[in-house]
Amino acid sequence: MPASAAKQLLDHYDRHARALPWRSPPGSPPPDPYFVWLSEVMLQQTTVATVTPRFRRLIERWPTIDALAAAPDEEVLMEWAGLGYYARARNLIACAREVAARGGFPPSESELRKLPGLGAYTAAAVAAIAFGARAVVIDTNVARVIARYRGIKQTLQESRDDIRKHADAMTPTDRPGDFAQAMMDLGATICRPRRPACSICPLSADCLALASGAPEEFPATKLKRERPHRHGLAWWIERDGAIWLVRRPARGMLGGMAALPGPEWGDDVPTVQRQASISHGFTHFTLELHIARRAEPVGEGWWQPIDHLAEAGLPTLYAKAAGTMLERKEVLAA
DNA sequence: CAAGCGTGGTA
DNA sequence: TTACCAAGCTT
Repeated sequence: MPASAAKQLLDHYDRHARALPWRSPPGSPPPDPYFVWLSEVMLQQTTVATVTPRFRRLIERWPTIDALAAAPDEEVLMEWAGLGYYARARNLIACAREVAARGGFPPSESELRKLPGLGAYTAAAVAAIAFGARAVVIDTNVARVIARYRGIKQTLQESRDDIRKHADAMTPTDRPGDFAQAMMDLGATICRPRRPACSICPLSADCLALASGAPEEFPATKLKRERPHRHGLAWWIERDGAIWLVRRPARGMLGGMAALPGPEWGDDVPTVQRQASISHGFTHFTLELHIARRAEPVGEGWWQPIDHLAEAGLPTLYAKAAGTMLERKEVLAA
C-alpha cells in the first residue's frame, strides 16, 4: 500500500468517524484505557449495535476498573447475560483484578497480550487506541480490506502471514489508534463482506479487487461444516411463585451462568413427559431443549422469584425456555 | 491449527 | 427459512 493510502484513510476517518461511547473524536487525546479494553472485549465477535447499550450499563455500574475488580463474580456474569461467549466475562473478571492489583494497564502490546482474554487483536488494539503505540491491529475487517486492496484471493487462513506483512507496512507511526479504527470502520460500513460500497470508498483508486471487477469475491471463504442437532432436558421446578435455578459448571457451554437444572445435553430425545420444547442455535450445533415439570429441587441452587426472573442473569437459551413456560401459564390462566 | 464457544441481524 | 457473519480467544 502506498504511504499516501494511510493518509487518505485518516482524512476520510476525520470526516466520517462514527461517534461511539468508548471512542474519543479523531485526533483528540486517547480515551480511558479501561473503556478501550472493556469495549474491545465486548466487541469480540459481537456487533456495535448489541454492545453499545450494554457498554453504557457496565460503565455506569462500574465506572472504574477498580470498581469492576471489586464486584462479585455473579454480579458481573449477570450483567453479561445475553451477550454470549461467556468465557469473555470470566476472563474480564480475572483481567480486571490483575490490572487493579498492579495499579493499571501495562502500556505495551507484549505485556497486554499476557492478560487473560487479550489475544493478538485486543492487545494490539488497546496498545494503539489507548496508548498510542504503533501496534499492528488486525481483525476480520482489516484482513478483508487488505485482501481486497492487495487483490489476495486466498482464504484468510491461507493468507494470514501475507496479510500481516501488508498491515505492518501500511500502519503509520502517527495516529496508529485512529488508523486502526479507520480500517475497522471502513470494513464495517463500506468494504463490507457482501455488496461493498466501492463508489464511496477512499481507497478505491488503487484497489486491486475492485479492478478485477468482482471485489466481493475477495477473500475466498471456506465452506462451513454442517451443524449437528442435539437434545437437552431442563426441569421447570416451581414453588410459591419461585423457580429453582442452578449455576452451570465454570467451564464449557454457558460456563458459570445461571440456568434451569437438567442433565448434560446429548444426541437422544429425552423420554420424560415434556411440557414444551424450544430450539436454539449455537455456533456449532443446534439444540432442542425439552422442558418438563418436576416437584422437588435438584442439585445446588436457589429459588428465584418469578417476578424477578429477568434479574437472574439467564443466558438466552434459558430465558427463552422460561418465557415459553410463563407464556403457557398465562394462557391457561386466561 | 482446527474446534469449541452465543447471540442477533440481515439478505 | 437457511446461511452468513460480527472490533476473537483458548486449548
